[in-house]
Order: sequence, then C-alpha cells, then structure tokens
Amino acid sequence: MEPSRPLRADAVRNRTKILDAAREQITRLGPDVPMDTIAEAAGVAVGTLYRHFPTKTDLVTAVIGEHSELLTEAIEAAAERVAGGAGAMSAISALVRDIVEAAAADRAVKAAAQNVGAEYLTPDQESRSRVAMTRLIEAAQRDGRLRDDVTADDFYLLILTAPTDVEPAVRARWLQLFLAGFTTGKD
Amino acid sequence: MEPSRPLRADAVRNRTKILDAAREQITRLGPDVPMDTIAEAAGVAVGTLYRHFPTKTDLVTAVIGEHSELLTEAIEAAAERVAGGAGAMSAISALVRDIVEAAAADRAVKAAAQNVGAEYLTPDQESRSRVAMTRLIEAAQRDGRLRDDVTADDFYLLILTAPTDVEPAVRARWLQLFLAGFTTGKD
Amino acid sequence: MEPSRPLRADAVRNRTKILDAAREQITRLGPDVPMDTIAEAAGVAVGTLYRHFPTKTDLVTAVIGEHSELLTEAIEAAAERVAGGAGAMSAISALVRDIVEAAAADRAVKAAAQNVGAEYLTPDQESRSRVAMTRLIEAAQRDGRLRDDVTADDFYLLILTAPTDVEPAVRARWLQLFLAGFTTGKD
Amino acid sequence: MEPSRPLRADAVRNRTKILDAAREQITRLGPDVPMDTIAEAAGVAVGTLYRHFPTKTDLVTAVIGEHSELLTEAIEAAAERVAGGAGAMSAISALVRDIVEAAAADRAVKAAAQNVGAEYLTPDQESRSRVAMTRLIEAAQRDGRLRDDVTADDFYLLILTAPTDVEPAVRARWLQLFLAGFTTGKD
DNA sequence: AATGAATGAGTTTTCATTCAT
DNA sequence: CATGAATGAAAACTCATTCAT
Repeated sequence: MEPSRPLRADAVRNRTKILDAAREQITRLGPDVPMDTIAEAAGVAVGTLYRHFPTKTDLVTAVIGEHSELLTEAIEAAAERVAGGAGAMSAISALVRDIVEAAAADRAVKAAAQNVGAEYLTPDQESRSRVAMTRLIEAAQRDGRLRDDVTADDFYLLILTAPTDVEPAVRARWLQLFLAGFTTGKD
Repeated sequence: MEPSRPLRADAVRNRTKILDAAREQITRLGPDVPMDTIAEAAGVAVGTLYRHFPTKTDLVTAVIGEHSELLTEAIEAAAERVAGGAGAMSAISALVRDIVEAAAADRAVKAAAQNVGAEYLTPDQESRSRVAMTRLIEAAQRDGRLRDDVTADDFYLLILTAPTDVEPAVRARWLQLFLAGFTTGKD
Repeated sequence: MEPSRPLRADAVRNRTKILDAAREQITRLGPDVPMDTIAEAAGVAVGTLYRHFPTKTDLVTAVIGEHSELLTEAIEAAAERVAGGAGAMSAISALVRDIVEAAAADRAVKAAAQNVGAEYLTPDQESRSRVAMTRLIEAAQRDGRLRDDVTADDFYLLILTAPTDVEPAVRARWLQLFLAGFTTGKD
Repeated sequence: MEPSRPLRADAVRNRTKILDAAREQITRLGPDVPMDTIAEAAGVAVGTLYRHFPTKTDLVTAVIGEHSELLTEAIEAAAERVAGGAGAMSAISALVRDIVEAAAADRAVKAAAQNVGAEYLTPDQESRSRVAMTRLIEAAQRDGRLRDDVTADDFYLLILTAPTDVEPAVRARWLQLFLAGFTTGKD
C-alpha cells in the first residue's frame, strides 16, 4: 500500500511540518485546536492542510497513527530484548510503565483518539504488536511469572485505561495494583 | 448558601425535566451537545435552561452531582449490608461491578465533566463515601480477603479508570484483572 | 389627565421605588440596563415593572419626564426671582449653568432620551417652561444684555447640545463661548 | 505594525464593501445594528466581516477612522486655501459648516463610536488637524475677525457638540449662535 | 396586584471546509 | 500545488416581554 506516486520533495516536507505542528498543538491545547492554529504553527496555509488531510479527523488520526507506530515499535523492541535473554516479566513491566508514561505526557493524543473514534492501531500495527506482545507473554508465562490466562488484549486494556490526568505517583500506584492482578506473585 | 426559597412546583418540574434531558442527551450525543438540543429534549426553551443553570458548566456540574450522589449512596448501602452481616469482599466486588457498569452508561457525562472542569464528588460526598468505603475495606481485610495495603483511594482509582467504550464482557474482564490485584487470593 | 382612579397606596409606593431604581440604574449603567436589574434594584419582580410601565421605553420616558419636570421648575423659579427684582442676564447664566451641570451629572438620562427618541418635554412642561423662559429673555433684552434675536428655542438648543462627557472645566469653557454668542457684550 | 502584505485584490474590494455597508447601516439603523445585517448589506458572509475586523469594535473603529480622516483632510484643505490667499474667517465658517453637516449625516456613527469606546481621532490625525486648525485660527486673528482667546480646542468642542438630530435650519441657527461667540463682530 | 418562571428571537463570535487566485 | 479569503452553520448566552401561579 505505498503511495500511488512518490510525493514531491517539498510536499513531503510539508506533510512532516504539518504533522509536527499538529502533534505539538494537539498535545498542548487538546484536540479542539482550530485547523487555522495548526496551519499557522506549521507555517503553511489551511488549504495545504486540507490537501494533505481531507478532514480534521484524518489529521488527528494521522497524529495518533504516529503514536501507535511508536507503541508498536516499543513492544517489538522489548520482545527483541527478551529474545536476547532479558527477563520477560521485568521487560513487560518496564514496557508497560514506559507506554503509560508516554501516554500521560501525550495526554491530548489519547483524548483525540477517543474524540475521533479512530482505531488505536492500524491493522498492520495491530498484527505486528500482537505478535511481539504474545512472544513476551509466553516467555513470562514459561518463567512462571505471569498468570496463564493473561492475553495480549489484557495488556491493551491496561494501556487503554491508564489514568493520564493524575500525578505520577498515583499513576505508579495504579500500575502496581493492576500488574499485581497479572502476576502469579511467584518470585 | 441559604436554601434560597422553595422553588415553585412547576419550576421544580422543569428543573427535573432539564436534568433528565441533559443526562440523556449528554450520554447519547457526547459532551458537546448544544444547549439548544438539551432544551428541546426537555421540552423547554433555552432561556429556561439558563434560568436554572446560568452556564453550561453549571448544568453539567448538576448532572454530575446527581450521578456522584447515587454513587455515594451505593457505597453507603453496601457498607450497611456488610454491617448487617454480609460478606465484605463479595459486597465490594458487587459494588464495584455495579458502579463500573453505571459509569459506562454515563461515559459521556464523565467526559463532559472533564471538558468543563467540573469536580466529580462534592466535599460532602467525598467524606461520606470515604467513611463507608473505609468500613468496607477494613471488614474485608479482617476477613483476610483484601490486601492490607489497599485503601479507599485505590478503589477510587479503579472507578476512575474503568473502561467505558468497550463491550460489557471486556469491561468484566478488566474488572476481574484489576480486582485480582486487590485480593489476597485466599478463598 | 389625572389617573382614572387613585392608585392604591402600595401601588404608589411601588411606582416610586421603581422610578427611583430606574433613575439610579440608568444613570449608573446607561439605558441598556436590563429590566431585571432595575426590578431587583427596586425590590420588586419584573412583572410589577411591566404593570406600571408596559414597555421599557415607557419606563425610560418616565425617568426622562421627571428630569424634564425638574428642568421646567428650575426655569420657572428663575423667572420668579427675576420678577422679584434679580438681574435677568445673570439669572439666565446661572440657570443655564445649573441645567447643564445637572444634565452632565445625569448623563445617562440624556443618552436615554436620544436612544428612545422620546420628546424631551411634555406639552404641559413645554408651555410652562416656554412662558417662563420668554419672561426671562424679555427681561434680559429690556436690560440690553441679551441679543434681540435670541429666543427660547435657542436656549433649548444650548441645553440639548451641552457636552456631558467632558471635564467640568471644558464644559465651563463651552458654556462661556456659547453664551458669548447670546449676549450683546454690553456691561 | 508592519503593513502585513498587500491584500489580494478581491479582499480589498470586500474590505471596501464592508466599510461602506457598515457606515450606511450604522447611520441608518443606529449603533446597534447586528453584524449580520452589515454583512448582508455588504453582500458577504459574516465570517468575512470577522476576517477583516475581528470584533465589532474594530469595525466601528475603522468606520470612524475613515470619517476622522476626511475631517482632518478638510481642515488641511481649508488651511491650504487660506495660505493661498482666501479669507481666513470665512474659510473657517465654511469649514465648520461643512463638518457639522457631515457629522449630522453620520450621527449614528458617532454614537456607535461612543458605545464602543473608539477614539475619534488617531494621534496622527490629531496633530495634523491641530497644525492646520492653528494656522487657520492665527490667520483669522491676524485679520482681527476672531477673538484672540479662541483655540483649536474650542473648535473641536464646537464640532463635538453640534446637534445632529435636528433639522438643517435648526443646526444652522445653532452654528450661527455658537460662532457668534467666537468672532469679534468686526466687519 | 405581585411574583418570578418561561419564552424565543436575536447577538456576537468561532471554525471546519471550500474555492478563486 | 500553495495560498488565504470566503462561507455559513452553529454555539453560548441575553433580555424584553408574557403569563401561570
């Protein structure tokens, strides 16, 4: 599914500028920032925004898409590390903590995802992250550290519901409690 | 903060109709429903909305107020039942399940509250529910069913983060996982 | 043109309270004060305002009417004084200065008069003040102090155009210049 | 305060249409004309009004600005004519008569300006008109036709207080009386 | 008569989206 | 392709006036 024809260099540059600006503005001001504001921040005219993203929803979805990609890559990286011998359960804990913290920092992105009703992951990202996550889970279960009934979906649920608008300490407590429900308590 | 004076009968009726409509519309159409829409649903003119609730924030706050009152009363009722001899841990589980289901129905109300910066619990409700919750927790801990380090705040966190936009089965799974982190696993 | 039947005592009291409040509010906040605000200041309900004054215009007109009455009485008093032997031209100067200062203090009343398009004087007031003004003018002309072509209308014009929103010193200068056009310069 | 960049041709056209319509509508319907009405009269959508003038105050200020520019230019032109040998006092009379007539046509604009707190003359216009007016005054005083104590501020006062809501004949009389206070009576 | 709740047209302003230049 | 001006449908809120209690 590559673009029908390669975008011209300056068009690529514009697309990047727009996404950068959108990410920044949405994170700072929430998903209700006017398109004009994003356009100005990007240093282009609104018309250009609409050339790249036919509707605001498309733009917001694209911003979320970036986030999803990062998330997917983080999961894949954790799976790599475990394949390289690292402890599975602690890799999972660290991964989840990182993701939750990132979502908190980028809280507007989450709000945007809800507001727009966009799917959190693209099909491609969905399958890549599911593969990696499953590898992590199975490793931790082989180690006897993770409850046997826990699935990748359970972790997605955890990520989806992590509180973003609370103090870090509260978020840490939340994570501790939730993860306690995943582990066997062994070790 | 005097009780003003008792509202006229028809005004009370309207106030109720407005709150009912607001809850319904916000739940159905999300936190951004126009005041006009709520007015129409309530069968009154916008002016009447504004007579009862000078700003949209006030209206949303009132809707939240009802909801959080119900929540507070549910916690108190559960505490009563336990005082009457019911099993503490199962009372807590049932309570939390009920609350989470109710919160899911009112998902948009929560969003509206956040959009509008309304506080969820009034100071009075806060203290009433804290007292009742603490009684429940202590009873369950005496029974050895609840981890000793769990506090009322932990339950608020659970309630606050319950996923709303998912199917009931998913929500049930989420609750099971989260509660697993609270319990000792005994029995 | 007396009221068809004497108003009940409390109705009279209310009418007075309303006019007092209206004068005060209009003077302070301009003719755009909401009727509700006037009602509250008067300590009555809006409905009562509307019973006494069918439209807002009527109320504003009534407030102006009071002013006109005072104005008429001031002219009559000056004429009395001159009849009693006082200097006519200086009586006129003092009269005009007083009226202009009063209008400045009550600047909103003037604004109201313009906004509402109400006649400044009622027919009765018109004729009473015209008689008195004419007497003053003729006396000053007999003294050779006032230009022979000056009429009562000229003075009304002066009163109507006096600047209200400027500092007292500026207003005094304005009056001096304008009156210089009226006098013969003699004495 | 850079000149931004030259507006596009059609934007300039619209700006003009909007200012024309605003002047016309405010003059005709008073200072409270809705923005929608002005937009319709201008043949544009409201949004276009707001693109050119972010608030109603800005629009009224711009209308005033045009008017006060014309006024300033009229004074400068009169000063030119006098420098070219024309009679100073009659130039002043004619100037004042013209200005007052123009102000009468724009009565509502003045009201709108006050409603909205807009300044009448910009600092630049203020100084330009003061220079020209002073030249006129000094010439008339050299001719012995104007009282020596009369200043530019006195003329502003005259212009400021000219009656607008009266018939032309009445206004002419008013002007005659007022100017009589300015002149020496010589010639 | 008084009360004050209800009405609803109207006001300013915003912003996603379109389209002429 | 980019620009940025124009569009126009909302949205929140106000207030003169009416009318049930």
